[in-house]
Amino acid sequence: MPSSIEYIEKLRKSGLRPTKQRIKICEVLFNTDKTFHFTISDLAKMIEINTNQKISLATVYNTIHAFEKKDYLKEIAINSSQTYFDTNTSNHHHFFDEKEKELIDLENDEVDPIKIKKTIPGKKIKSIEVLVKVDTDN
Amino acid sequence: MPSSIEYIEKLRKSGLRPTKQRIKICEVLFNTDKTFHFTISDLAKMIEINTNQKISLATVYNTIHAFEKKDYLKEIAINSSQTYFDTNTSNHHHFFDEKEKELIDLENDEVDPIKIKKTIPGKKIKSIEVLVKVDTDN
DNA sequence: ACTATAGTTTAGAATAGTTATAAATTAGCT
DNA sequence: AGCTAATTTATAACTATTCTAAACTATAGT
Repeated sequence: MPSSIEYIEKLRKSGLRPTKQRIKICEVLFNTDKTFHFTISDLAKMIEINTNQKISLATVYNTIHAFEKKDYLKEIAINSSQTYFDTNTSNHHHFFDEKEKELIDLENDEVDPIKIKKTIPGKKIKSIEVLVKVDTDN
Repeated sequence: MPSSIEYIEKLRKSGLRPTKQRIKICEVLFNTDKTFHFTISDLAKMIEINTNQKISLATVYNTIHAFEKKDYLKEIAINSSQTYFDTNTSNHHHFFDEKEKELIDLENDEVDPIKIKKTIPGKKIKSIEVLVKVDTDN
C-alpha cells in the first residue's frame, strides 16, 4: 500500500510532474493488492467516490494515456464501445464475458506457450495477446 | 467467383431478403479469391468505386451486422477507432501493425494449439483469439 | 397480376467515447 | 519571488456508430 510520497517519487522518476491529480489517480489505481480492469468512466466514478477534489474528465484521459505510455497501465485489445485498461502490466491474457462486459485475467502460466510459426518480413513481434470470449454455460 | 444468382440463393437460405443493396455488398465482399479485412468506411469507398448505385451508410451498417450474425463475416477484436471485419470466417488469428493499421491473417495451423488451463465456473469458452502486434523491424 | 404486410432502405438526427483548444493554473527552476 | 514550461480545465469539436420514422420493396396469399 504505497504512500503518496512513493507515488511522487514514481512520477518524478518517469518524468511526470507529481500534480495532485496524478497522485490521486495513482492512489485510486494502485492502493490495492489486487490489480483490476477499468474503463475511463469506471475510473471517473471511483475518483468521485474516493475524493472531494474533482478531476476534469480531460485530465483523467490525459493522465491515463501518460500512465499507459510509462507502462503503469496496459490497454486491453477488445472491441467494445469503451476502452479497457488494466493495472496488471505483466505479460498475461484475458477472458471476456461479452454479456457481463467483464474481464478476467488469464495469467501467462495458465496458457501453454504461444508459438507463432509465421513471420512477416521486416516486422518484429511486439506483443501476443490472447482473448478468450466466454458465455454463460447452460 | 459466384454470380449474383448465387448470392440471391445464399441470402434467401439464411433468411435475408435479397435486396439489390445486399447483393451489391456480397459482390464487393465475396467476388474475389482472397479474403480480406475492412472497416465500414473502407467498404463504403469500395462500393462507391464499384457501383453507380449509391447505398446509404445506415444500410451498409445494417447489412454488415446482418452478415456478421449470419456468419458471412467475422468481427476482429482489436481496439482501434474503427471496427474491423474479416471475410475469412475460418478459425484463425491476426497480426496487427498498429502503425500501418494493417491486419494480416495468421492461420490456425501457423500457431501451436492454444491450451487454456484455467476455467471459469459457470462459463464456457466461445472463442479464442490471438492478436500479435507487430512493429517495423529495425 | 394485385394487394397486404412485414422487411428493408434511407437521410438525417442523436448518441457516446474520445480528442482538441486555448485560457488559467501550477510545479520547479533560478 | 518571479519566470517558464508543463499541466489542468471546461467546453467545443470530432467520429464512429446507432436510432428514428417515413418511404420503399420483396414476397406470400388471393
